[in-house]
Amino acid sequence: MIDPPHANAYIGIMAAHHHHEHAGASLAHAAEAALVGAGEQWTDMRSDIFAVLATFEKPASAYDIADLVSQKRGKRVAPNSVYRILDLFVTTNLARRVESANAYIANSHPGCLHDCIFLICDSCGTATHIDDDALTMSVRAAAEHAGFAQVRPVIEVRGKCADCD
Amino acid sequence: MIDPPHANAYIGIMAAHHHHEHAGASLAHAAEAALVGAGEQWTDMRSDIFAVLATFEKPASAYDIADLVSQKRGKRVAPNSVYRILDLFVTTNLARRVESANAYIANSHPGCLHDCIFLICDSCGTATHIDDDALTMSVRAAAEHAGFAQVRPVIEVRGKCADCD
DNA sequence: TTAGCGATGTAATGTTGTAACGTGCATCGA
DNA sequence: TCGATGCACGTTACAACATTACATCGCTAA
Repeated sequence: MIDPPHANAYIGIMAAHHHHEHAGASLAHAAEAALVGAGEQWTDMRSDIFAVLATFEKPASAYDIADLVSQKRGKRVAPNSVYRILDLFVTTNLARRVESANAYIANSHPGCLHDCIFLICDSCGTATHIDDDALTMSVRAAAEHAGFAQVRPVIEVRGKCADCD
Repeated sequence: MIDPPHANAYIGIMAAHHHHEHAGASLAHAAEAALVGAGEQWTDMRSDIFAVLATFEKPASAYDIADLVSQKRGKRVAPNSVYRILDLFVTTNLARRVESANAYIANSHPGCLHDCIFLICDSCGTATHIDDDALTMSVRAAAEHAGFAQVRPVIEVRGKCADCD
């Protein structure tokens, strides 16, 4: 049985945990540090793709990114290449895949490892995220209780954001 | 001939809530009742698609279903028709879409309205589900706290199931 | 009868994701 | 210096998933 630590869990959002929320150049720099720290290279291509990804407020598809990076470089970049690098970003925690949108979003605090909860607005498409470790740990616990191992929670909420409501 | 789907679905977490877990013909009848109760028709096509969907233990893609229904009817059924009916099933709670698998799964207790938590094994692909209303309500609460309305939680956990572990 | 409507069929197309294989380039030890 | 190795990235093709527009069929209410 699972004890119910999740009652009122949202009240505790971001209480115990201090983030460095990055933006712009600072975010790119943090991303570079994280990737290098993971033993990977920070190439021009990766830098461009991360930069483009980070400009989006909404989850961006690999094809969106491919188009913009192609413009930026004045040379076609195939979606394929973008996928490879996005996969790398996801495994190194520089970006997240938003499953319910088939799209990707930059992690605004790479280096911090969380199970994020994404809120995606069905009207305007913007995504925000919550980190609520009590809640995500409860989900992990429930899955492990059911015999699952190496769990990777996917917690997303579709709905209408405050602006579109 | 229909295998009992979800015969061993995990139902342990729910304490206050008693389910009727259906299987086989019983499930089909429950589905029919639910659809008719929603003011929709229970046609041969819908019946066939539901029957096929219910034979799967893993989330089934619209194309998987289209193939099997085509066989069963001896006539090609286009994916498009399958999507239409799956969408109907999802909106009437006869089936669920598994976002992280781009696939669908029959609801083994139509008529009961829940936010399901799906556990999907990355090795064998089987999906089980948990109903933990305390947990899903916490997720809803967190989203509403962030200003979201008309929320629809998507909670899925990828991992290795007990058999594949 | 016929106009309307809901369900399904048909065809085409759009979007997302992977596989297979090639090329260029940096590094490193012989 | 030379080849061997490994990695990043390019190119092509294709597989998988999803939607759009419009046609047809059968039922039923006017």
